[in-house]
Amino acid sequence: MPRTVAERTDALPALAEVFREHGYEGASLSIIGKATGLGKGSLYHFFPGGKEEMARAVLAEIDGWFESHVFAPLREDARPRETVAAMFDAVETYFRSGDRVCLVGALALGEVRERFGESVKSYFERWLDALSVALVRAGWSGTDARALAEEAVVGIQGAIVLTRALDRPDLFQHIIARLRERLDAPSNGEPFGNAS
Amino acid sequence: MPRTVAERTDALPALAEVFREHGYEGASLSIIGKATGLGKGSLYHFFPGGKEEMARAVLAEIDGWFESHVFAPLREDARPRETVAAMFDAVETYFRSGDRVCLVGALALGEVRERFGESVKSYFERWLDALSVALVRAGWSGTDARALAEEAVVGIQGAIVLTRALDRPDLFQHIIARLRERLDAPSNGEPFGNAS
DNA sequence: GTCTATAAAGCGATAGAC
DNA sequence: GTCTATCGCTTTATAGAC
Repeated sequence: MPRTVAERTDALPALAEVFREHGYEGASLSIIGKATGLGKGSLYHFFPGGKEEMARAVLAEIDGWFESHVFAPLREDARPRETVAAMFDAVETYFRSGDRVCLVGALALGEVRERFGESVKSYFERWLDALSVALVRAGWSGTDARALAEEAVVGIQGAIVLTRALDRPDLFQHIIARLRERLDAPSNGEPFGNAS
Repeated sequence: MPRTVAERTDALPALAEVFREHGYEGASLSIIGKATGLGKGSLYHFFPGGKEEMARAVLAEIDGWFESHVFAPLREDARPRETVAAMFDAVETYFRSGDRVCLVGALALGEVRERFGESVKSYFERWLDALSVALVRAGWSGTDARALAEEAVVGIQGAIVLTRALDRPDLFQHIIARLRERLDAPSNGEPFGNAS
């Protein structure tokens, strides 16, 4: 851990954890200062826009990570089954089996929708679109691919809520495992009833 | 709307909406005062424990509503398919097609887990247990009933997150409709792969 | 039971020394 | 780039009049 933070990028991981743990309103500058090891002077040097700019920087970092590690491969890679499997791997690792909150999802539920609404919306839209593309490439119909993509992202977000509520990481892994099976291959039969 | 609030119960609906919209930390006493029409004097008269007591009262009210309108019927009513259908009806109405946040779920994600953790845990445990009981009574195996109950509650919570993120109430209704089908009857075939 | 006034603390943000 | 001191404001909570 560097005593001196050379770039604001270096502060983003700790910053992200603070926002995840305390939410936007609950993340006070004193908590942020302790978590990052930075005084207010340094914080405002790196983030002249204050807390809101810090949150936007964190959101952008999270978005960039998912874009390059998850969304882009789903959209562009020619091996859809591998990238879907890699998506679930990434989700299990990233959210630490539901122990770590999805900040984007938390902001969607939370207090400050209109402030970060556009970023939140774009994140989930691109996730759904990219996953749909991969599923179509894997052989699902467009309609089924959409429905399954929604089911997967909904399942992941819901699993985080329930896992934290019940404090049961095994539940998270169980739900992810079930989603893996269901998205695996269209040849296993029609997914369910009328996917209108 | 009564000018004078006779009991603290009368203030709970407005109070609940404030906590849902702003979260626990974001719900300031001035916002609460405006929403309830009560001054600080009255608020502390009804809730000597301050904001935390207000939130606990709201949680207890929500819990009581679900317990009597949803959980108890699922557990005790002899017509499981009807009570499961009624649960989905209640969910669609109560959460206003995903426009209204589940406060219990939001607290689970949010800032103050250790403060309300026990209430949150109990709420979701009783929901899962009650739904499992009804599904077993409807003919599902114990294992499948558990898995489907988890899937339903996870789906509902995830649907709220995604619906608010994308601002698409139709998505909420679509997901609920799919869950309805899947929980409807075991005679429609095995639910999916290995529900271990 | 409701009000106003007020206390004490914490908040986000700024300024200026170094 | 980091620090301390400080500003102005809002916060939760209390006190006391009515």
